[in-house]
Amino acid sequence: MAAQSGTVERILDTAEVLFAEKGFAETSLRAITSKAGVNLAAVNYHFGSKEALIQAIFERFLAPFCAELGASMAQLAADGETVDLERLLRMMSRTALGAHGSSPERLALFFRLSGLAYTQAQGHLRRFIRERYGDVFNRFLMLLAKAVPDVPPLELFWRVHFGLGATVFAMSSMDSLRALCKSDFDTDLSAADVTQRLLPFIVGGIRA
Amino acid sequence: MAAQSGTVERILDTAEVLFAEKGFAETSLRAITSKAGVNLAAVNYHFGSKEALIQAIFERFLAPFCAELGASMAQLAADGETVDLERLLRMMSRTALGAHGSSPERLALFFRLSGLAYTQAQGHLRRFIRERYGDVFNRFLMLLAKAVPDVPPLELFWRVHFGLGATVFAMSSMDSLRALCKSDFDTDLSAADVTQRLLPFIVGGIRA
DNA sequence: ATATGTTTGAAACGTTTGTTTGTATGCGCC
DNA sequence: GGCGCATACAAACAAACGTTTCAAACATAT
Repeated sequence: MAAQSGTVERILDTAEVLFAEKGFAETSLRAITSKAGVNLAAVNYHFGSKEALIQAIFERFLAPFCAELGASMAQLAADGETVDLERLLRMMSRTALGAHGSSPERLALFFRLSGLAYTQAQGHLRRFIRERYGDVFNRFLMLLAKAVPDVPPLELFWRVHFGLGATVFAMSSMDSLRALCKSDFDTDLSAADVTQRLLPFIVGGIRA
Repeated sequence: MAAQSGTVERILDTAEVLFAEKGFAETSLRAITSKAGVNLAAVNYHFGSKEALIQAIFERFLAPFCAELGASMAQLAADGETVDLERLLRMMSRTALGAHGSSPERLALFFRLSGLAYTQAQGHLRRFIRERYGDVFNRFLMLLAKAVPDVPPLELFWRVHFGLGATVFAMSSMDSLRALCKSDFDTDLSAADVTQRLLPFIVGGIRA
């Protein structure tokens, strides 16, 4: 098995960028393999199908992230601290960022893929993610409910998803928004800057 | 011209539903035309191409909406009232809803299409919308800036887009979220209910 | 060195895609 | 009636798609 010159990783690296740029259906296996410098058949050989390749990309993102998130939450529970909303969201943000080399660009790429997965059909992906990582997210939601006891659970449910939407959307169209921001305000914001501005918005929205 | 039994409208009606359900690339012209009960060639005959069909769908949504929004803003300017943030957003919401038979479901469908247009490639669509309706939206943004003078313009820019993201996302995945809400809380919310909950979130987020 | 199992390579598979073509049909007008 | 025009239709088009095939190349272990 050892011999492989990184074909699998090259496919994953290339595919996640192309998918994020053009969408899943719009990106052909031929575009991926030719840019990655591997044979066309390699995708079906190593992953089985295009669908499975997409799932593999999400798994590579989610596995380390959920592991770290679970650890962070366990530590938080052990400390027995009072859970503050802002601190909780900041922990989530830090964990998400830290799970992949602290690159805001890569985090934005992942959110863009998530946005694609949600808006595009990709029913298989939603099922895949829910089955695989639903528990960790539910645990985080419970922690969140404790942080804002004055917001009724039903209301919180929707506000969390509103906040998630704001995040996904902002990250998805990060590049065009930053370009727009530069042309309208002559201000060049980094991806990290945007993330920092996003947090107060969500906190304000959830607290209402 | 009279003879036509609504071929163009039947194509538009069918296409917007199918596109919203499965995405643009995932929906074939054959699926559209066969479900609409028209000939395959009718799309290329009446619209010129699949791309042009997509643009026509957005135009049918945006044209009456922007017209009404422009009128509402003109009236607001004529009244010379103090512009309140919540009232401004409510006006936008009411206008959007009223522009198409007051059907929250149809509004949700439009937002879902918008979400697709943003996340999916569809660069041509973004350019098309901006060129055609950019002015109206910019005027609305200026009104918004007057409503929250204590939020600096740059900050407002981002918060507006965060709010837009929350809206697009919530509307896009309205159906799945409502199903989730029902299974988790035994509560059956209507699309109008969700919209009502969305507004305070955005107001809270923009005010921070 | 030979055998074994894994990975690559080029080519072809059968489908499906958007689009085009040529013809038929229905209508108003001279 | 006959002409002209807009629409509808079935059929075909070339291109692109995901996937499969099978032989060649490779590494490893005996």
